[in-house]
Amino acid sequence: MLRIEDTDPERSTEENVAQILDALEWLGLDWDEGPLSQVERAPSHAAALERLLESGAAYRDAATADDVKAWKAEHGADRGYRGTPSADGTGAIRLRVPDEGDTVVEDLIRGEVRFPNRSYDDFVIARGDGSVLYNFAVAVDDAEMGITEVIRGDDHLSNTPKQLLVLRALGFESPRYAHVPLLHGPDGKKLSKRHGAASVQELRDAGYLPAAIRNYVALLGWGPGDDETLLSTEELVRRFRPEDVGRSSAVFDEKKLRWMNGRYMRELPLGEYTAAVAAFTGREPDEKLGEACAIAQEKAQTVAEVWPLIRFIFEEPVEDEKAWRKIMKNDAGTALEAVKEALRPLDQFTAEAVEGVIGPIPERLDLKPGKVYQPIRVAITGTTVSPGIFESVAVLGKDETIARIDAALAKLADSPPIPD
RNA sequence: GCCGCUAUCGUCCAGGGGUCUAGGACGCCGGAUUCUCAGUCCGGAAACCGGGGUUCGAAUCCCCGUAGCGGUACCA
Repeated sequence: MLRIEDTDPERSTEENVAQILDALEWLGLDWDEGPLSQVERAPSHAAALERLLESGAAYRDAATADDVKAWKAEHGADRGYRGTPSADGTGAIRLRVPDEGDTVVEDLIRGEVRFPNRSYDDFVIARGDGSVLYNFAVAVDDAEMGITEVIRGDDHLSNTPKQLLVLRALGFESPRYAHVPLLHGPDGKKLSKRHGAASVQELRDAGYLPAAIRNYVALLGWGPGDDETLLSTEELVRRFRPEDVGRSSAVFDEKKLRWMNGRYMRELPLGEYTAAVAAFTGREPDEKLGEACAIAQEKAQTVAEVWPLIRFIFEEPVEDEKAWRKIMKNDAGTALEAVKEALRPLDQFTAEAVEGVIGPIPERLDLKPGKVYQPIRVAITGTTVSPGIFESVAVLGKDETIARIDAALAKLADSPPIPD
């Protein structure tokens, strides 16, 4: 059963839930749909509160934050606040915390963690108006929903004794806990919590594949024991054990995710690859897109990087004066003429055929290969970067390639090449 | 301040008393692949937070310190 705990207080519960479920679905993570815990779910909370008040396990206390501070100044900083029931029955509701002993959390990852009761305040479980607070609400909900395992961020470890105390006071059994280390950004700042789902959205927008994200994230705070890095989701599921999770927080390293994503991209069957690119760009996954993807697959690290590499097949060459000036000089015109003439008689316009006729040109003209290939690249794409030149020409097609070379030649005639 | 957690290359993960002259991955640097970029292949630099113990022996166990993080709300 999924319970969404860390939500963005700026948004409504519905928005939070929708965003998180959406992220989970995209990531391909299963969850059992069940009731979601909400602090607003008052009825059973009120009943539990009543029980606690009646048994004396909790009491109303009118003390303000300043009063608590003053109390501590008097009794010592390591001493938890102990209040006195207000005479008029007003004020926040506090749970009585024992003075002796420890509340121990049996954590699957951290082992036995002891918290001295005397240093915990009689903490507030409900406001003066009766609305309940988080540590009370989760504890009651866990019990009522029959939660048996709680896996959550490390930042809740020191909240756990409070929840345990509530559970105990109510006579409920406690779930088993596993507190996993938090994730930090490269800047060292916390990256999880309210940015958790937003981050998934960002990774999705950046063109990462769900499978790569699953693999990468699994390796944060956990290792398979041997030195395997690329693990299929099946393998992850088989080998992952919560008790093997490390205890220290990890820094999210996008460089490594990029590398890993590239590996997954290259291993994707062309059909799936094309579908991913289609979904990302909002195009139809037709045959042309498939051909384009085929020549870009070895080069892109993310889905987002594919389109810039193949857009020249679908759109006019981009305007890039810098690239033009860098490449279109000296013998570029001569080379382009030769290429055009070599291409013209071709019937079978495949990458192999194109290579067959263009390949010998550098030697014939006594030019370095780059002096021939780069002008072609700039002529058909407008840029100096593209998939392999023979493949690019082949997929663009004979007529379009020649038309673009002609256009380049015309522009060259207007503004003659600058010699080095 | 108090309570708690954590501490191995820049980053992630191994190693949990001798096999550690500390292993793998990303990144970085160098070389190769003489069409760009990317990819791929080969090579290299790079770490046990500090101090005390325990022990024949400590990266590994204990203590102290330091640092980082979390909690300390009538937030979640």
